[in-house]
Parts: sequence; C-alpha cells; structure tokens
Amino acid sequence: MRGELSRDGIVRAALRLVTEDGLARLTMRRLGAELGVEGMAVYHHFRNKDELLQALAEAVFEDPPPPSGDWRADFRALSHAGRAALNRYPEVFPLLLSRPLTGKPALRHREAQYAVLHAAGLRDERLLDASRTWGSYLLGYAVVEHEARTGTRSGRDWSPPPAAEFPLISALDRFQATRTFDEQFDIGLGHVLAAIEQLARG
Amino acid sequence: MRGELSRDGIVRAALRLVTEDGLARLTMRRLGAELGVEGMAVYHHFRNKDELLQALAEAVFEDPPPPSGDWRADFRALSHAGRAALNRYPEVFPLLLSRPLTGKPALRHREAQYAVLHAAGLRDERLLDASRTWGSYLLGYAVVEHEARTGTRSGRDWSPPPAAEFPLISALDRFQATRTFDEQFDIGLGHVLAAIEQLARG
DNA sequence: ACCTGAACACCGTTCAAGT
DNA sequence: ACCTGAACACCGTTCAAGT
Repeated sequence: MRGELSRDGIVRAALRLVTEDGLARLTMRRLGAELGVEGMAVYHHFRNKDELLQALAEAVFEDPPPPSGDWRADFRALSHAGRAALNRYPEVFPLLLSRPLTGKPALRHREAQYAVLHAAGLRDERLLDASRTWGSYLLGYAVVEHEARTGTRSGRDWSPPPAAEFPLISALDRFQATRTFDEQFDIGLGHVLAAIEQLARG
Repeated sequence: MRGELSRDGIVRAALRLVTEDGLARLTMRRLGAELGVEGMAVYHHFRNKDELLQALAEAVFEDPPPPSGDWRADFRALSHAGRAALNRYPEVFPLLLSRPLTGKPALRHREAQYAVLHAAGLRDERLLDASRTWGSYLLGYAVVEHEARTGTRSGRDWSPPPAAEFPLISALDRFQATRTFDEQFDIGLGHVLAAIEQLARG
C-alpha cells in the first residue's frame, strides 16, 4: 500500500470524477478520496492543481492515424481524429481552449496535419495559412457542437427570442435539428478542403 | 449613498477587476471592495456568481453594424465586429465558449448574420449549414488568436519540441510570425466567403 | 520517497439583523 | 429595498511530522 499512486492513475481517477460530477467538483481532497488517500498526497505527483488540469487536457489525445499515402483521405481521417479528441471528455473540453498543448500525442497530431498539407503541395507561410484555417474550423466546430450538446441542458432558464425582433432566428429554428453533427461536420470539412486545394493551386 | 449599485455598475467594476487582475481573482468580496461595499451586497443584484459571469459574457457584444445593401461588405463587417467582440476582454473570452448567449446584442449579431446569408440567396438548411461553417471559423479563429496572444506568456515552462521527432513543426516555426492576426483572419475569411458562394450556387 | 494532519488564507452562499 | 456581519461548508496550498 505504499507508492501506489502514479501520475497516470491520478489522471484516470480525475477523469472519472470529472465525468461523473463535473469539472467544478474536481478538488484535490475529493480526488484524494477517490484514490483512497488524503488529498494532499496528490501534491507529490503534481506541483499544483493547474499542472493536473494540464495533464487532463493532454489526456484526451491519442496518437493520430498513420499516413495512408492519399493526403485527402488523411485530411479526413485526421480531422475526425481531432474532433474525436476534442469531444472525448466533454467536461475537459473547456481546458483545451485556454492552454497550449505540448504533450507528445497533441504534437503528433499537429505534425501529422502539417504532413498532410505538405503532401497537398503547400509550403512555408502558405502551409501555415491553410493550417490555421483548418485548425480554426476544427476548434470552432467543436465549440459549437459542445454548446449545442450541453447548452440547453438543465440549468439556465431560457425563453425563445421574440419573433418580431428576431424573425430569421425564429423562422430557422425548425431547421436546426435537420442535420446530425457528423453530417454537419463533414459539410464544413468539404469547404476547408476546397480552401486548401485553392491555396495549393496558387 | 443608498441604492447606488446597479447591474451595469457592477458589471463595469467586474470588467475592470478582471482586466487588471485576471478572471481567477474575481471574487464576490473583491468585487464588493472595488465598489466600496460589502461583497454580499452583490447578491441583491445577481442571484449568484454564475449569473454575474453570464452578464460579463454578454457585455462584450455591441450592436452589430447596420446592413449596407452589399451582402459581401456586410459579411466582412459582421465578421470583424464578431471578432472584435470576442477579443474585447481577453479575460472574459473563456466565458464565451461554454454558455449559450441569449442577450439582445448577441442575438442581434446572430440575426444580422442570418440576414447576410439570406441576402446571399441561402435558405433553410443550407443557410444554417453556411452559418455554422462561418460561426465555427469565427469562434475557432478567436481561440487560436487568444491562445497565441496569451499562451506563451509568463507562466508555464515550455521547451521547443525535438526537431528529430517533429521536423515540420520545427521547420515551420520561423514562419509563424510572418502574418499579422488581421491578415491571417482575412485570408481565412476569404475561404469562408468562397464556401458561402459555392453553397449559394447550389 | 511518499503520505498524513493540522493550519493558513481564502472561497461562494445563507441568513438574521439593521436602516 | 438594500446593505451588513457573522457564520457555514468548503477551497488550494504549505509544512512539520511520521513511516
């Protein structure tokens, strides 16, 4: 029963806790209890709570799929892997937006994205332009999806905006649920691909 | 010296506090002190801290620019107004990503965006497809910009990723600073515009 | 080396009391 | 109606003490 704690075990326990009770209820003491230990024991493995949260953020990434030789296929596969990572632990999602990710799996995703754009014929500044457009879409779509999935859920009281002042919002409301998130994502992805191809042509 | 507090005055004080000391240091007691009052007084104007944070999030929006008759010009103007709102109070930015915005100014932005897409010839599902692609880009770009502006700042210790394992990341590093955020934003915006025009054609 | 237990300086929130 | 002051149930973090 000595030295049973590890960074990995602590991260897994924290992910359990956060998934069940929400990010706000992740405290050092409760995390200790989940591990059968005093809360202060965690400080022997993480300098402080922020370092633990960073580890949680990095933990959503798995290694990206290997290149297939077809950059268009890899573009799709990497996009889907990225979206899957962002959606893996909804409670951890906010942590991914406010801190640079420097762990190996996250960096391997980025390297693989650059490799796709390189294979598409892009170089230097133009490659980075394409990368930021792609990255912005991935992150932005994840934000929209996350809000849609968790937003109107229990909690905040909400009333529909008045139709007189917001006619389009009101009229379009009945079309909101037409597409699934998967379809919707792929449609936007098609536009990003078109943008990349246009950049690659010159 | 009675009843001097108002929701507006409290929100302004909170924005001052947050801009100077960071979101983490916004507490009810410190906010009270900033207003020359006990912290508990705030509870007479906001049900709880979350309601105050919601008001802070809504406060970054100003009314959108009026339509000009040229939907392409309006597309650009609204995009820039949206980006300006997201960047207005960097410390408030994280609050914008995890809660649906239901205040009048935020809804007017959305209504104006729909109006632009309507003027471009889009209807129903297709209009919403375009809206989500546009919205994803705005939000995602803001996340990338926010991270770039605040990320490598004081704080987290960071070492560059090893060049052997991440050759493209390392090689591209020297091109990272080539574009300004404004240029970069407009480049991506051009791609979104192209996507909208393609959707509008059929 | 790793964990404990007490302590410190805070939190958000409730509530009776004042004016 | 609005603000105060004390209280409650927590926080993150430090640190001497144990094994």
